Amino acid sequence: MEQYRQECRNIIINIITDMAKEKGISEKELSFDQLAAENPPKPEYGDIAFPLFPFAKSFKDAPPKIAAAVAGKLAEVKNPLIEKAQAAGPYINVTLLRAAICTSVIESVEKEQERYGTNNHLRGTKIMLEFSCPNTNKPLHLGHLRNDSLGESVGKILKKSGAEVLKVDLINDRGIHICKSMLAYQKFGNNTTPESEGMKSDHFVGNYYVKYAEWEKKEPEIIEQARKMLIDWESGDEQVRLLWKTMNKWAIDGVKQTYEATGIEFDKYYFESETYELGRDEVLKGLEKGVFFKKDDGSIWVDLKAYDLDEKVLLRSDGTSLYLTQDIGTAISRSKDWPFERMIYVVASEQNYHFKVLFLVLGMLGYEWAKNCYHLSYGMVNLPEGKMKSREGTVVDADDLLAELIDYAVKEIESRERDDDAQDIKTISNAIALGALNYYLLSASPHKDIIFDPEKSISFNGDTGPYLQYTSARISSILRKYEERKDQYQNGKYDPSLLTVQEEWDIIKLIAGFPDLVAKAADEYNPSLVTAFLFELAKLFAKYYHDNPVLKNEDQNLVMTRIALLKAILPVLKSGFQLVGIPFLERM
RNA sequence: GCGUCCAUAGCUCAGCUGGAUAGAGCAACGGCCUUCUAAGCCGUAGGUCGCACGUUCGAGUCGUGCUGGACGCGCCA
Repeated sequence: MEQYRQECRNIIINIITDMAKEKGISEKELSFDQLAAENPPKPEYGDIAFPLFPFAKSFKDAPPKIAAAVAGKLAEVKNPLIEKAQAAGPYINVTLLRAAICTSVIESVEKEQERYGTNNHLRGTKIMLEFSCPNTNKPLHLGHLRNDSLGESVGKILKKSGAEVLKVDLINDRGIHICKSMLAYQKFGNNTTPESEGMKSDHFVGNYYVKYAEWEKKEPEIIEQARKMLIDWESGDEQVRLLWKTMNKWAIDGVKQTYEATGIEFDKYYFESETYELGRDEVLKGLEKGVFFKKDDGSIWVDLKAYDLDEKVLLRSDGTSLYLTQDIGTAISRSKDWPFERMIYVVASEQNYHFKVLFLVLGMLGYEWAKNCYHLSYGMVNLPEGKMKSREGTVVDADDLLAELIDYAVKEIESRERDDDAQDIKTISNAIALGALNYYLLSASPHKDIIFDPEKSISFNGDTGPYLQYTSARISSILRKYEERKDQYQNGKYDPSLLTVQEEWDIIKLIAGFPDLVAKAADEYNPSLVTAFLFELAKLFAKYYHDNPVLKNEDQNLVMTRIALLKAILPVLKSGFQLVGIPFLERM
């Protein structure tokens, strides 16, 4: 679509330039950079609108008069794109010639199929993308689901825009919080295992973290035991390491099961237990170079007052690492492993300050690429009752939520009594649950806080993933019926001049803009542009096919033409679905 | 106290580089299944775009101030 806009815009620029010459106005006075190509508010106005306010000054004339003059000249221009151009007040509205554009759009989708939307916006750019980053002391919760959903989707959008993407996860497998669940297991575990208890392994570990919290409430002094365990861990105590390995494996295995269930994949895993020492070395090097400074108690600090921030500790007085220390190490080892042109961290907004500091520190250590690091900050996920609080047990567990969604989908399917169409209830309800979840989590702008209402997310009416799946299943159904009765239409021929319904044209224009939209979503790291696009396309189609039969037409040419349109819509939906994690369903 | 972000219909959210009467979905009310899946379609109602100034021919959109909210400012992660 953008190409058509640009072409029309150039024609108008030429006309205005000529008009200015006649009036002896110099070209410098014309503010073409302000000439916008917009969408008219109503379809009857045409397809592209140009407000002419910016030229009022140089022409010393009213915008409506200028518009009328330009429209007059535009009418004389012969262009295969333009059907007509009219002045409406201060605007020039251009109506495009439909048939050629329809054919061109339909042909490019036919050629590219589900690859449609692929663009060269970021061609060849190496982008490392970090997301999820679970702790190994408890299972994933709703907050992780937003993170995972966003990371996975942004990765796909970047790839579709030509980038080379490496998705990495950082397993937070080290620290005092890990020792807490280990301690509780030592005390209460009785050598049970996830297998012996028949429990998903990360939930099993999580239970001991909860048990620890209860325990500490009664006996606050046990925190000392946890601290000692961390020291033992750092010094490599065999027993502690063994228990750590065992429980880590349980936690990670369980998390990976959730990844698989939700369609999350990584190219590479990093473990904090393997990178935190490198961070410490880097900080010490920085100290030698005089970038950082040491306080009397031996702790090492960075002074960020020059950047309007405060001082920040990088290494404890006892020499042990902090969160920031490990992130420094991780970042550096990554740039060595896979030299990237961009590094994106998908992490909640509560860590905005952390990343500001991290990038500054990396820059101070002399790493040029620090300026190419970006914190994709996303808002908190709250519940209708308020904030999720682990202490109050209001944290929504990821696996539980998914199970709840699937359960609801099963009930919905059964209540419809359409088991002929929806044979495999399990697969379909799984797909619906995932579609509902991903669509809900991605349809808000990333940086905004969202309220996750479990009740609403599993409602399948309106602006939801299941609605999109339903619409695409309907298209599939029509195409299936067409294939079955193909013989009846063998005399029909595709004829773009038959695409006269407004919705048909709106659909074509929408589809034409999809590659640009994907590129923009890649620029903004914003999947909600894609979800909004999909909803608009699905809604347009739903309205269209409700009023306009595809197969039930006397005119076989019309049937063939509309089938061609449907064959262009479906791959675009599928393509968009892939980008935002909505499973496509042939039937539902 | 300081910093970052947010504020649009009863609720959840869109609103592209400022441009023609501010848009969806849900909830409410009223229609539409002998017709390609009613998880659908159509219609009605609902808004001083938090408040006040300012910039501009033009502000939901940009700037300043204020109010309200979220998050952060740990030798936690």
